[in-house]
Amino acid sequence: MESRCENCIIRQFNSLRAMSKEELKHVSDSKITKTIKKGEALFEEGDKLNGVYCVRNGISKLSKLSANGKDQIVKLATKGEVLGQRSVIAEESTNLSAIAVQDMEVCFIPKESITNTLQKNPNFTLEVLRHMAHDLKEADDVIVNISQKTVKQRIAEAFLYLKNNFGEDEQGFLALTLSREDISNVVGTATESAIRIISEFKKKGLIHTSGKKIGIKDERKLMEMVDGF
Amino acid sequence: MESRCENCIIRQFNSLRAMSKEELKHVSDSKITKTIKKGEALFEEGDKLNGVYCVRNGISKLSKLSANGKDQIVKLATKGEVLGQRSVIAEESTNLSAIAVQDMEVCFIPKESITNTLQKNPNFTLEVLRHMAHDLKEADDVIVNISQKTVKQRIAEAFLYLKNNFGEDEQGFLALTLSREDISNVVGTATESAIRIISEFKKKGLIHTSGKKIGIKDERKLMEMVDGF
DNA sequence: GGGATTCTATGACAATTGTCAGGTTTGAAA
DNA sequence: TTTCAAACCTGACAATTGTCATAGAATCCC
Repeated sequence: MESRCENCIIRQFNSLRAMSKEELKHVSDSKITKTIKKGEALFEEGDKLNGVYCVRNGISKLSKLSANGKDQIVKLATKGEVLGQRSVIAEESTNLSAIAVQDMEVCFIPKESITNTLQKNPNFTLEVLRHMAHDLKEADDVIVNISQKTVKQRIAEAFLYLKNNFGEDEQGFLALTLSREDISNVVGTATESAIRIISEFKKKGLIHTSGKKIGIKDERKLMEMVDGF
Repeated sequence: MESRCENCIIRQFNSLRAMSKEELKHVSDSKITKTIKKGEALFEEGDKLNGVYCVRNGISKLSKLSANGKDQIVKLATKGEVLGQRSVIAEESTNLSAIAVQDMEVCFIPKESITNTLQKNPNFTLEVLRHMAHDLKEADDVIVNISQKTVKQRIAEAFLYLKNNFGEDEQGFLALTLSREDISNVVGTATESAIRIISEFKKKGLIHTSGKKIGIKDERKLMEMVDGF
């Protein structure tokens, strides 16, 4: 495992690549590498964050608790993504919880390294800004999807999303296995509804399952379903 | 009407306040003031924007067309807000349409002034970043609300939002009058459903109406309803 | 002022989704 | 291996929401 940020490939995928050598050195000297087990939290809604987390490996769900006690998963973050940025930048406690859905390896970077660089290196700030602009656009898309598509369409879309973003294993199952509850929290529905629709998809031959694992059998039909056919 | 940005009070409410005198002068020299009538578009989904719009007066809805032909209103922007930033920063065509729901007065600022300043003035970039961080948080909240609350709750919440953000007129009606269709597009439901619930609220004495205008009568009950009582 | 058009309203019904109440399976720990 | 809790699944039913049809009210424009 590479322990110096300067040599870390992950960096290429996020805004840290816009840092100067000295800035990176400073980050590298102050960072702490952590291992997070599946089910453990990086941070929880309402926490005051003293830094950001750079994901080296594994996947985290970012979720928010609603008034009725259900979690809504807003985003799934993987290798290369930086978590907690929004909170550090706005100097507010975080509005989301980050919980590992797979074992993770992350680097914690104290906020001083970040805020200092934000004030001095416009390239870095601009890079962060671009990432946030992208996140905002995605959030807009989620809003439209959730409000205008049926649960069935959203679940179909979620499966395609999982395939495109996290890939499949050797046997053709989605590489990221989520519990039925997590799936329902991604699409914003009751767990029973999600399960029912998964069963229906299975009967129709759109997917196949083995335990929690789900594999896509008929991608085209799923895509048609998302578009309303 | 003040025509020099340097003297414009609106600026205090947005990221332009972080610009230097010279930068502001440049913006001021290149900006174009426009009047937009209610119902007209500032820009439409898919447009490539050559600059941003600083709202001096009036209100715009930011919406996105869904596959089934319905608009989803993602945000209502008013005095002081800068529209089109996301698109200019990410150098992509815009993902939202901006349509005036009231007559508007806006300043169009060519993107060169913005991108130049973004590259040179970290304070400005940071300020823009802070605003976008705030927008992102709000978007997260919208996602949770839409997916976890009933239509009734969302409509109650929308009325409270309209009161808190745009105020009331002398007779106690919400200062921003939206059509029933716009209301349904804010909360993400069918127009008929929105109308039905508005009627119900009226019968229960939570609101009163006069034509399209809506006034809040029992704010506490509305708040309770939002929280699920 | 009259006619056309758009917006608002309501009823009837169907489809979707949530809730509750059981079962069964799975998987991890003792 | 057994055991137990958690996760998954299904049925029955109720509540919510969407759709279609229609009619009245408001508004715009000539």
